[in-house]
Amino acid sequence: MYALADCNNFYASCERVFDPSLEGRPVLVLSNNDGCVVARSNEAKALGIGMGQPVFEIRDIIREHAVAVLSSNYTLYDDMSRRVFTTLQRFSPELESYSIDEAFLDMDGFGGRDLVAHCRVARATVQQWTGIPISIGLGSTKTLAKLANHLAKRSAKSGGVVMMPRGIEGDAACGKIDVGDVWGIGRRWARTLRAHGIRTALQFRNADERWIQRRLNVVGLRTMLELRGIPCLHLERQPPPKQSIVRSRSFARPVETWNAMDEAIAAYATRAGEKLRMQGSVAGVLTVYMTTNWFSRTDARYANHATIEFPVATDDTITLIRHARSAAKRIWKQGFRYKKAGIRLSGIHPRHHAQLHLFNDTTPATARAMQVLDAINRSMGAGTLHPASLGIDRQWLTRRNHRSPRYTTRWDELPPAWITPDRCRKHRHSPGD
DNA sequence: TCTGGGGTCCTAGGACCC
DNA sequence: TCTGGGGTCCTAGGACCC
Repeated sequence: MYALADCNNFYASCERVFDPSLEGRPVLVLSNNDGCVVARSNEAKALGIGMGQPVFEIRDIIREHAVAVLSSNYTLYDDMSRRVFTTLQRFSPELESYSIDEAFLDMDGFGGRDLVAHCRVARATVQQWTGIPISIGLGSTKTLAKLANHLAKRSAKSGGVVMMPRGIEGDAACGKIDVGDVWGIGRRWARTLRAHGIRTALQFRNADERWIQRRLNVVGLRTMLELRGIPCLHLERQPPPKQSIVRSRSFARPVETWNAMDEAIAAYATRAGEKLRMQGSVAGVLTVYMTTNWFSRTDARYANHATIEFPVATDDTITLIRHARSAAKRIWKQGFRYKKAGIRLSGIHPRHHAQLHLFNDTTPATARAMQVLDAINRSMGAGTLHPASLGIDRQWLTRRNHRSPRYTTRWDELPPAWITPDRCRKHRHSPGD
């Protein structure tokens, strides 16, 4: 048996935990650059605001309904996510963190215990300890747990926990679920299925196996088998190391000079290097890309990418920057207004399996420097120490006009109102606080 | 004026091998 | 007229997820 625990409106809920004035109000959290909606409270959903909708399209709604608008604050969300999962692990230690706001739990080995009751306690505990509301679905496969979670979110009387029913009751439930709401069935496949009369989860589950594999693929087939209660997907306690690492950003303002682009590329290479070292890997291939604004009707369009294969796989930031720069130089064309750029690292493998070069004459002389760099940035905050090539001016920097403080990780960012005498007195003598 | 970021897996087709 | 059989590896593109 699997449980899927899913945080309700996660980013919006995180913001509410630390700013109770957001309670009961429509709340939006925006993408990087404050461009699109990436999270909505229930009140915001009720206003008809769509997921991914550009903010400029809903300016009027925001004004009329006094919608609270926040930039995304991933430092806060990551930390809240960690708290939620840590709490959940008290209720089943076998946990897979599937995304920032979802976790699968293995619910086997609970004997005759009432799992629904157990999950209700889990839900209440997460709410009380972290302030985050969650829903939990239970099913004999991951896909069924997902489906049960879908039901839990929509049923008021479920108390936020639903076990996928079996038999006739299960059929009835599946018959009411749109095939496009099944985990693993996206827009395109849903359209294909509907065109052939398969509109509900029940119809999909009962479809012909060979037909499904032919029209979708084995992934679609697995989804179908999972709906039948045949497990094809298993719990991944340890996330496998990333096979590719991407760092990219849209620019707050168009980038028109090589200097600004160069700084941006160096910054992405730096961040990608950190990610790489964090998982103990080295990368052998680096791709740089840049593009003008695709939405613009007036700007001339240009998009290009360049790939470099390193003689020796590396995790050294300075080396990554050097390669990224030379790749960027190959595709840079003066005269365009660039909107976005990024880099991707691939050819990734564990540092200790790294293939040496036959004529390699470089030694990892900077490995120790990277360790120190990472340690300083970990303890004193990201970006405390960085290569000078990232620049000081940072005109290309992302727009983030409505970001809340990093309440749980950066004391120095808190507004004065937070640091009340009462609070200070309470915490002054508590060790480990 | 204004439109996110970061991933995975599968398949088809081409190039190549004997 | 008529031209085999069995593989691997790589890449681009398309699907999916949050």
